[in-house]
Amino acid sequence: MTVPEATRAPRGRRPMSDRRRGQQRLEISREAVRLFRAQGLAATSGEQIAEGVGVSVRTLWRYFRSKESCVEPLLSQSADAFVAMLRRWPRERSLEDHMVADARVSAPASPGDDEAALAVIAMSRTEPAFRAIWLVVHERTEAVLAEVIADRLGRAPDELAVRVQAATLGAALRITTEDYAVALAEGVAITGEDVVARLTEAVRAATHGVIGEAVT
Amino acid sequence: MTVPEATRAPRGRRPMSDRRRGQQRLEISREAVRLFRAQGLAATSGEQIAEGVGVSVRTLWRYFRSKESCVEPLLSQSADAFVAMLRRWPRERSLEDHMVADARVSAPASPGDDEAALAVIAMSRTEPAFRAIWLVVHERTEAVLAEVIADRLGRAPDELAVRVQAATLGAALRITTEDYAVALAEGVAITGEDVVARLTEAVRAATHGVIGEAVT
DNA sequence: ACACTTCATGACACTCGATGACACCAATTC
DNA sequence: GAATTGGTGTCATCGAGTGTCATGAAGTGT
Repeated sequence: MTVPEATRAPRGRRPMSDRRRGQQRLEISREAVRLFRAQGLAATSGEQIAEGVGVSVRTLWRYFRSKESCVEPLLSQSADAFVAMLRRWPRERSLEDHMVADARVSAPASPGDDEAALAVIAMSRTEPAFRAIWLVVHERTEAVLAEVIADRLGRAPDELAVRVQAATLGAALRITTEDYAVALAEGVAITGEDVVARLTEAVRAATHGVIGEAVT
Repeated sequence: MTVPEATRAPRGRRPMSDRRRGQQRLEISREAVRLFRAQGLAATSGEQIAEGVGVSVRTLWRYFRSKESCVEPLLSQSADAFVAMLRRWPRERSLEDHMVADARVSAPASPGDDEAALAVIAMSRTEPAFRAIWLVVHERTEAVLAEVIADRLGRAPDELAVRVQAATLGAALRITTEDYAVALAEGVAITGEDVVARLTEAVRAATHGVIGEAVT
């Protein structure tokens, strides 16, 4: 049993806030991806990344456990934005309508970041290390998909059927995203409407219309 | 136009057959996974793996480009066995019946290998490098799924609907496999019938009964 | 039987990603 | 200002992975 101590003010320098730390990681991530896109993964050294950001190499390794994982914050940021969009999906709307409507309201945090993330996804076709990170980041969103689906079907998120539906939907989203990334990398012009249309089609095909429509 | 040369017998020592090379890779894979399970990935060095197999470190790196990828042959072997089972699936049988019947006929190549593969899959929850390899191996089976489904539905394997069904079925299989792997890793006793039952349920949930039943 | 060719493996040196240990500086409390 | 705590830089070192050459095994031609 511990007596509720009067919380003394901490003595020394305060730890970096998670927010600040995340910003720092994101900044490193931007520089790393810039170099990876320009020179490729193998040709980019940790030293270059550190120098580009303006920190020592040792500090770089304190923020990231490997140079490949430097791409993670950028990928996560885009994935989180997508997930947040899904969380705002009202039951009475179809996915297509919601995505179109939502795109008008929510502005992207940093316009170049999404493009950079997609470039990494395109590179992940030939870079196994990138592929590992992308797949893991994407997989984290599957839990959210399960929540969204559970809500729309009126069932529990941990039910096998719901999880399978989430995995299915996730696969459709992943394939669509990768197609988009590749098209972008190859210079094919694609509009926002195209993406929404392809996404809708994939979701419908994957779930037989169980997910994606408005819940009546 | 090339004149059909008399195919002279090749001069020196013949290259190692793919079969032999595959055997060698599999042997290394077994030893690597044994060490990974015992000590973890980080604590296992390439030198240890090489020594355990009885080859030089240099040779190890000729067979595998990274120590993580040493697990690939074991995973592939299990995946291939599963795919082969699916290929033997007669149209007039349900998946459940076929799996039960097939388990009696076909004996596993190496009994410990499947268990080792499942252990790697369980470890892939916390080891991103393993996760990427497992997902890639699994993804390769999706093409076969498409063929099997196309046959049962009487459609072409490259039709969008068939491919999406294959992806869906693949997601169901993956989740079931991972659940099984985790249960095994945690020491929960699971019978073959349990696995078949869960698999059947997952397939039914994923495909809404379109796949899995006997074709009438 | 002997020379010649080709491939697999081992041995050595080397690069570079990554970590541990320690010192230094900045921020904050008493 | 002294004491304390956290972030960062420097140096030494480990270990993964590669380039290169020497050696031996396995084959062919004469």
